[in-house]
Amino acid sequence: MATIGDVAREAGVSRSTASYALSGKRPISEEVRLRVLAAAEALAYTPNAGARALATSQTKVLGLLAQFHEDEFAPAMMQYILGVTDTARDLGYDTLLVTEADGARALRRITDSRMVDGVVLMNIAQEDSRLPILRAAPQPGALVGLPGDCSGLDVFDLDFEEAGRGMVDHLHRLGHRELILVSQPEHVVERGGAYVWRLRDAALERARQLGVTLHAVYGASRQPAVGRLLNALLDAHPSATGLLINNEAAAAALPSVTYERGLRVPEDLSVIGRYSAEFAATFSLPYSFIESAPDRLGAMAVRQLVRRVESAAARSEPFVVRFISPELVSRGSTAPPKAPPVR
Amino acid sequence: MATIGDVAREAGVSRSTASYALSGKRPISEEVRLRVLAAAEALAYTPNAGARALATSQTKVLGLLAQFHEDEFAPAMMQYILGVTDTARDLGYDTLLVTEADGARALRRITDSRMVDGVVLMNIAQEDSRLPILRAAPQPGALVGLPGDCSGLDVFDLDFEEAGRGMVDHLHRLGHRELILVSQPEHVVERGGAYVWRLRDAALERARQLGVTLHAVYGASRQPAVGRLLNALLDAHPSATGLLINNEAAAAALPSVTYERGLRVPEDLSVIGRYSAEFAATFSLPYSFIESAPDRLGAMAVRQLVRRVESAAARSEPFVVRFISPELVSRGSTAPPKAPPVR
DNA sequence: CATAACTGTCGAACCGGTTCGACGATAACG
DNA sequence: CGTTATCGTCGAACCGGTTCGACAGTTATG
Repeated sequence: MATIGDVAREAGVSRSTASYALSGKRPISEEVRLRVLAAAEALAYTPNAGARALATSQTKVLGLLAQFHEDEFAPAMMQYILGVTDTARDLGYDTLLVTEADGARALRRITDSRMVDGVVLMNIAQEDSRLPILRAAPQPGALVGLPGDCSGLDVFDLDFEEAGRGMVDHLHRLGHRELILVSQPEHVVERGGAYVWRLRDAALERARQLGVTLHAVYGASRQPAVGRLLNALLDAHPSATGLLINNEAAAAALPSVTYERGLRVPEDLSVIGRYSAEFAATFSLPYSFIESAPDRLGAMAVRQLVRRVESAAARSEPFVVRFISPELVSRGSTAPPKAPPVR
Repeated sequence: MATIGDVAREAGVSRSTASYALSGKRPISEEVRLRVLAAAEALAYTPNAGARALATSQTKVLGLLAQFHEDEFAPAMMQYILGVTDTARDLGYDTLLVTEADGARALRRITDSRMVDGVVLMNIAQEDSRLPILRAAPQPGALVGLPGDCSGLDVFDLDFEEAGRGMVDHLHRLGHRELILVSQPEHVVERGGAYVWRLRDAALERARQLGVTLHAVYGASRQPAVGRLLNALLDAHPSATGLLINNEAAAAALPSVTYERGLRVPEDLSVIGRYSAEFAATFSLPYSFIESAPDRLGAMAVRQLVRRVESAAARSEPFVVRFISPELVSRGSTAPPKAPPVR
């Protein structure tokens, strides 16, 4: 494999001249520049990444820490990952994907060893053991997901509070007065998945303000448990006219449940979900939903991260916490309730 | 950040001694060894990955090239990726995930620059433009998927021929004499997805041998097209008693189709799929299926790759093409056909 | 016309590890 | 007791880039 020394020799110049000719960081005569370029081309020269990293302290690699929990919906993760890898590549970076269970140790490994120029963290927990390590690391970091303490980091997330309020508002405007909210399973919450209660608490608060009854429950993550749960809920609250779903598995299971019960959507039951457009397409879900835009979030995180990586000025800017406003994608699964709410 | 020079100074020894004390590659007195270890601990020393890579020509990183096509089923990919990243980590390697559309260029970039010690390729096409590059690369490579030309590479895949034969045999034994096979969409084939016709041609051949009628058709990749297609097929072949599905989207769509048509499985229709257990669980599919074991394939590829990376002897061993034998996971979705086949 | 500024190139140092050869001290050997 | 291994350590070189300072030659400036 050719080194820059080989290129220099082939072009009849010194190593430093070859380097400058290739990088353009100093003026080099047109004639020499072309000779060096030709030599590099002829020898199929590619700089050695390790050597360059050593000399420049830049690896052009970003770390991506993702965690996979058995009980969470793995396919959804793919969208986030693609948002990150594709955007990173556009900006000239490769992506080191780390899925180790012990995220804190993995983070320490890749930052201390200088394998990466920056890190994106996903599956953020309320109290996330990786955050102190990331704050202390020499590389900048960005989070996809909102932790309890955002200090010292750039944070990107869907505005789950607004999503919760939006769902309730929407159905209230149509005349609904009794709703059910199915959240993620309880262990997601126990693990620190704050987005679950952020949406739920905001929805409950808004419902209270509007005088709407809202039954908020934890869901399950798998069939057949989640199907049974949905049936039990509809049995338990026969007068509820609207269903809010912040749980992928429940959304995927709902069509068969309504079908079996002979419920028509939206005539008998209005439904709003919260998931990604990709997810909706994959499962061909017929419900209006609040788009969680995983690819956009991943892309935003990477762009901000790269800004900080590449500019000392950007590195000293104040940290941002940026929420994507929820957008309701209408699929016609909501309508005024059949029986006017006289209660 | 502490370097090995800092550790050496702190321990009062030379840099080389510190290096030997940490690596154990030369005998070092117990006393000095402990001093060095203590110094390293105190300074939170972690070797610089770039410097180590430069000195040893080993990065302890594997490349993983995956391609995402709009019309393929993205969630399934996640399983392969996890199989690779988890196994790599167990063996001491991190994973560089590359999802670039131009896979050949990406492959050249990461191999020429020596960012990785080896490469795993996924989504292998019959004529795959990445293969010549991988063969010429200085790093070893492993494929998950069978290309037209396997020379010079280790290849791992499900035995799709055997899977096709197994499906036909199974239903033939139960007494079925007319079957339908739904494959992936035609453009997957056009793109070089050989596994589609490997399964189909083997199934057709076996059906011919057994005197079974087999209607083999391309499927669609999305709803509602795939649902319409299933309905059209069942309309067109009312006497068919068994359905073989080599198409994730079709498998996911089938329950609602049978439900709407009032078909009972297996009483009115026997069904066998080909997908992963994880997929079956996610969509809670009630069908017997041939397990495609993506995580196992990813793990096998990585293990072989690492063997070649780490041992010169292994590097000169002959290349392997290894097929996982299909395993039928029974979910009770097949039974003898209702009307005995008198035709 | 002397001086300053600029242009284009080179040599040397550096990034942070690993590894080879040498060397003094100690132990084993005949 | 002299010779040879062995042990433990050090200095130096190397991996393959980048970058700083110097310098010769040319052009602009006062």
